Amino acid sequence: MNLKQLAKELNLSISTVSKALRDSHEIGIATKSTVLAKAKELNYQVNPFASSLRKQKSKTIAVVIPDAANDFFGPVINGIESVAQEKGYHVLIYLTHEDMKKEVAIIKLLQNGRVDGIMMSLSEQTSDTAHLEELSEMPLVFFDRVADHMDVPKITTDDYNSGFHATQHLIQNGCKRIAFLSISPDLSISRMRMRGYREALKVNKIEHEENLVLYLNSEDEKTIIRRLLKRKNRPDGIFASVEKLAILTYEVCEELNLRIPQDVKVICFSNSKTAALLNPSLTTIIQPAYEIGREAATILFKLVEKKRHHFLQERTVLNSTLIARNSTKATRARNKKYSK
Amino acid sequence: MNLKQLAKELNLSISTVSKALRDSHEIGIATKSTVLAKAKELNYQVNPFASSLRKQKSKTIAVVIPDAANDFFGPVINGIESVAQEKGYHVLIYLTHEDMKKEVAIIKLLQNGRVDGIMMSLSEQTSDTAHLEELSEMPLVFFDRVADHMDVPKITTDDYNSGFHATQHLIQNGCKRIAFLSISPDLSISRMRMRGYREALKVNKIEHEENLVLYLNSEDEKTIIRRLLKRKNRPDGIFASVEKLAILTYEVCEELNLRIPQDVKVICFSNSKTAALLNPSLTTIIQPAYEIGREAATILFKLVEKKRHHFLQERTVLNSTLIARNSTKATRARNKKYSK
DNA sequence: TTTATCTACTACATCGTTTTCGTAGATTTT
DNA sequence: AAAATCTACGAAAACGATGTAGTAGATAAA
Repeated sequence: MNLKQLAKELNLSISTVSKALRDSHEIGIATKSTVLAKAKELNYQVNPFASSLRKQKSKTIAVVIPDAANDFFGPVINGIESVAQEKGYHVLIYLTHEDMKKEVAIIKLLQNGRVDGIMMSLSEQTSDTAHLEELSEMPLVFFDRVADHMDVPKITTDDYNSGFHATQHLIQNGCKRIAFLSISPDLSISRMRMRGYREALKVNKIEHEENLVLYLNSEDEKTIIRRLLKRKNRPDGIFASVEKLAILTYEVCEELNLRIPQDVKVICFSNSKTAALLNPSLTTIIQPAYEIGREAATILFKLVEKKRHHFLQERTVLNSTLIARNSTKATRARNKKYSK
Repeated sequence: MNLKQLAKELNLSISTVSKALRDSHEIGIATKSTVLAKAKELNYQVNPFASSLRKQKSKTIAVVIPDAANDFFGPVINGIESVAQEKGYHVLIYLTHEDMKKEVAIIKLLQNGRVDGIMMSLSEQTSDTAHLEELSEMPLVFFDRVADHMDVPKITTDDYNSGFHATQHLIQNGCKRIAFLSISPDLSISRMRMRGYREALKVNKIEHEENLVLYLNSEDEKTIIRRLLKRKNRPDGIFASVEKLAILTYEVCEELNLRIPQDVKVICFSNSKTAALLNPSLTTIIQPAYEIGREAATILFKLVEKKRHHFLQERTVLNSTLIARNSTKATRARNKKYSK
């Protein structure tokens, strides 16, 4: 069912029907209502491709993220989709699987006008952003893992503060040697959290040891954590920048008979719904993932609809929440127990 | 950059350029290579809307699911997207948020040709499927939460068997009164798992008690679970059909000072990565979510591309895996302890 | 009455590709 | 040499919706 058929049914011209459907002032009120009625009766729907071709806009946005099976990105998608649904937009999803080559390919694909705007979170491999600079005309919004130097809106959490407080929390509960685990030194979130970590060490007059900072981007993450916890002077606190690394830490601790929190305290960024039920319950920094999605989408739609142009340098920072649980509980006994 | 401009640059006709780009035999080999070179140089990309309009296909599929922030649907999205990326398809995502009205609206939206096919998992509210029957011409594939009576391909796990084995597992570990918790009696997964549950009771000559079967689709799920576990003759085993309900059960048990597994054993369908680290570690039935996504996408693309119609009744069943952990461990002492 | 202004509609070009149909010129077949 | 067949390209008609530029006919202003 298209305009032509509908027009024939109504003995009207195509233009009249088209205008009636979009409630143009050029069309008489009587005509409008008959057109509307007939359109509903015949279940007419605008052909999106014809419309997009003519209007040069797609009513579609792209979400480019590393992974969908993730306690952070899942709710972000929910947030984005909920705003898109309200606004009548469609959401295309593309996954980089943390692979920069895929990210580049996806961005290239998106240059042909298929979408009106892009929201993205960088892959952990993404070191340079040449592929993104080429998008000059395309509305673009970053969230969480942002490219700091680019002049586009960014929605993040207060990673520096969170990194600071997480470290501070470990120190206050008795940690002296705190390891920082993250996935890639190139990521904005790693850098900011790391700076917060170092600042907290500095404020507390704890010397910063380079070999307590580990970036695990290979497949043998577990081996590296195992090696870390087997060191003679192993850390008494682990600050994991992503949930996955905290879970691995738990597994390794069990394997090595290290007790959490007595031997090692663990804190991490996590949106896991089961953090409170872990053994021991895990102290987490929760990011407002759903709200990040909504906020990022809202800003993108403003850009797309050209309501305002001075969004370009805007940076929106939402607050994370530290929830203290047993994995970082202060322990009285200085029961130093090394792996045997 | 479009065909017209490209043709002018090359002093060729639009048709020639178009054909050259898609490697038509009508075009001379020399011409082809100059066209290709120029296209690359000027970064020409086919306009997707013009192409879709003309060819009447979109190279896009829709994924309609209840929720993205979910340990099952997350990996499913990964699976679908990976196949789509291989095949050069685009993936639109729509969330029903378990709301049938939204599901109906989304399906209606998708009738205008925006996508070449739909993959979906029903919302828990979805009782009738009139909105889906109207899609007669549109390739459609169900996964996990399927509409049994519809003649379209369905990809599921062996829910009946899993329900049977889960129940059997509880019985073998000493449970006498097993509650079955699920979200909606309308869902295929609920029905199949429930049948497996009843069959296991029957085989083990345990009487089936209607009031041990609870469908929690309201917001006060926790209250209902609390009430269940406060009953005089409360169940000694809980079989939760979805992860969320097991987590709530854990929370309620902690609240009521009920010990898992001594007082209540818990098993559930879950793809949580932290199941092994819970306190106690949670016995789960893991569904091969990523593979379900890949399989469903693969079948949908066959439908979309080959126009093969004998896929229509195909049902693909993948195996789930039961991983026994401490939450269902047999306990010797008949230490009956009621909440006070 | 003449002219200007509205009202309600239609014709048509356009968006960028794809594809069918043609055709000039070269080559092969009879 | 005439006829048939190829080769390599171009013209033009879709695909369906939108918006500009008209235009009858009615009403209002001069």
